Amino acid sequence: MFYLHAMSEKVPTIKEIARKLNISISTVSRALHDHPSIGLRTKMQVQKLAAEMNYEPNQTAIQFKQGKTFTIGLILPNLMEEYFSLAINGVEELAFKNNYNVLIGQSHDDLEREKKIVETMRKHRVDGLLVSISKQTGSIEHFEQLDKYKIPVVFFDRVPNVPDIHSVWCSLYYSTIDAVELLFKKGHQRIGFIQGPLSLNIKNERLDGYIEAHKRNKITLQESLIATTDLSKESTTQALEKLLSLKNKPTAILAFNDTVALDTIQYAKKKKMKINKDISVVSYANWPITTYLDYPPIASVEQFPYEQGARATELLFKLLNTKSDQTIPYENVVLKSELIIH
Amino acid sequence: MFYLHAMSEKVPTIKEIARKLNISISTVSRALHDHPSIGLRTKMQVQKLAAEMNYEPNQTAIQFKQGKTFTIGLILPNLMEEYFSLAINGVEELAFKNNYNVLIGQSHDDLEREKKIVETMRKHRVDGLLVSISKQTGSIEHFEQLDKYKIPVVFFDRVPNVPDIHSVWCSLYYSTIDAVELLFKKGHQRIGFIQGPLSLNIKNERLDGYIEAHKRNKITLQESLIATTDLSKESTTQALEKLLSLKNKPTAILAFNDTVALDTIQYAKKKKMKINKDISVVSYANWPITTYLDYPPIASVEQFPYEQGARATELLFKLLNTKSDQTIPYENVVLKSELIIH
DNA sequence: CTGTTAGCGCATTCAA
DNA sequence: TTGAATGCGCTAACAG
Repeated sequence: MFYLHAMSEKVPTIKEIARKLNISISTVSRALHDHPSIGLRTKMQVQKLAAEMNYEPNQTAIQFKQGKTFTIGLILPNLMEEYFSLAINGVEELAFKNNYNVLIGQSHDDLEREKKIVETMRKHRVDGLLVSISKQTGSIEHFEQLDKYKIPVVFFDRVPNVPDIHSVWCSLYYSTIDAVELLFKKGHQRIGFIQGPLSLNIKNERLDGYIEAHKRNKITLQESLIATTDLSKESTTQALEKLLSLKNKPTAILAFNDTVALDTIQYAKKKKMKINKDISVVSYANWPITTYLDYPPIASVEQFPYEQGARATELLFKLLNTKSDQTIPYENVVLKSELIIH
Repeated sequence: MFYLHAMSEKVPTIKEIARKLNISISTVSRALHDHPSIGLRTKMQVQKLAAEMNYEPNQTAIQFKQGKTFTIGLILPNLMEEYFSLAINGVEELAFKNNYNVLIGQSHDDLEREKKIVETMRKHRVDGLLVSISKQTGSIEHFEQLDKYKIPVVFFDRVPNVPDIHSVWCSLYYSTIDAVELLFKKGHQRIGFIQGPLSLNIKNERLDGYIEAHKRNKITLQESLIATTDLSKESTTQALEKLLSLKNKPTAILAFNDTVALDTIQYAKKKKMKINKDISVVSYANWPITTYLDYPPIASVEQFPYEQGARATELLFKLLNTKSDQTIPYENVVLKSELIIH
């Protein structure tokens, strides 16, 4: 049961402490901060009383005074994908340890919304920003603008393909090669590739790896084996229909992510195809849930979202702790993905 | 490419505007706020210059001055469950519209962590708090404490079972009755119930509904048909083993949630049981993903997490907009769940 | 309609 | 080692 606002005493300030002790507020302030030039006696006295009064510094005052909010903004496409939830965990964990708060915003893959979130966060004077950009994000002007306000930005996971930014991402190139080669080794010659929406600014490492694997294995790559989905079920179905109507049907599919993989598998089953016999699927992990399926993808590329979030936060803190007169070289951390065979 | 901090001019303040226009800062302040007693001419002048200078009020100053942060804290068990992500969307949407920010914290179902998050948020002077409590949360002292700081709290979804709180939750009672009766109608006589961890403070409406359905249909309830899981796969498996080793095995299972349902189905399949023949499963929705399964639960109880989040936020704003001298009656919004038959 | 002033809580510079 | 004084940017009470 709550106290009904009855005994709502005023929140204590250093001023009160000073008055009660008949000393100056600056002395109190110093005592509370273990300032070197302070008498041990006074210090103890102050700290004791402060504790008794349940004194707590007013963060908003400190924020105002210091021009820092001890808050970082985290902008993500969405929270629905377990993938991003894991990334948040990485961010939150580190922020928590450093006594920072995390302000969260979802762009829902909408550029206008992303811009608005950036504005809101800037106005809220976040100390720094972590961003995984929306699919629609072509230019990054709305982020560059933050430089004027000395708000550092670290991009992670979905990183814009432009120079001179700080970023943390997970390279999919080599794992994609591994994935495609795994399929080759299993005897597949025609591997369909369902790629995701083509954003202007995100590297298409899946495609690059797909191409390279063909090159390395001296297998002619047929453009007709590449289809595109906007990630909706309908679009994925269409892409798949296109691939399966080819004279030389693919016997395996490299799917953009687990969502696409599941839609693929579902569709294939509806068409009475035998999974892992008529068609095999390899994918990029965003759903740990695939273990519950009867026919999960035979392998997937793990992208370590938690790790990415943590590393990005680390980098951001590094930037935050850099004196503003120092020049900071742009740092781009590249993690390596791993092919997990199920 | 970023501007390399070169042209970092100072962020403009009303003071600058006042100086440039040779008027007082209060006039500027009023002009910017469309204060009634202000000359149209001056107002236009000020607003024009402010726009030119890209003036933006310093939020931290306003927060400090007003004693408000325009931020609400959102404490959840975790973000991993799609269920909670949906709830967040409901919160974020409304907060966004009201120009509020959302500070997020995950308790990971750990009481100590929940307490620490409450502290952090209090120190950060959030204006209000939305909470879905952890499984370990027995007493709510750490929330009651916030009353001293005039920080209103609205509990939602996982609501503590105590009087005199504001809350929004979704009643599972009637849908549970519906679910069990659906199974009865399909000819099942023995329905196992795998309940979740028994928290001291959360109502066990599933159990109540389960019992009531039996009563209404004059079917003797056997206690042996009730098992408990801590939600881990091992624990669910144990619970299921217990139920399936009964002389009178259940032919259907009411599972605590989709996770439990999936583990149940997986285990049953491993034991060569035919899903929907030897055993049927009904569950509480937390994973929209079940549509990808070959044998999803035959029905599930929808709890409208988005709606809950939105309503809780609405209620919180109502509290925030209440003058502190008014007494606020405790409000408990109860939504109704719905049985979705697949 | 506009200007002057005070003050929110704190850190910090300057004096003592 | 301590105190007095200043100011961060803004709002609002008060005075003209």
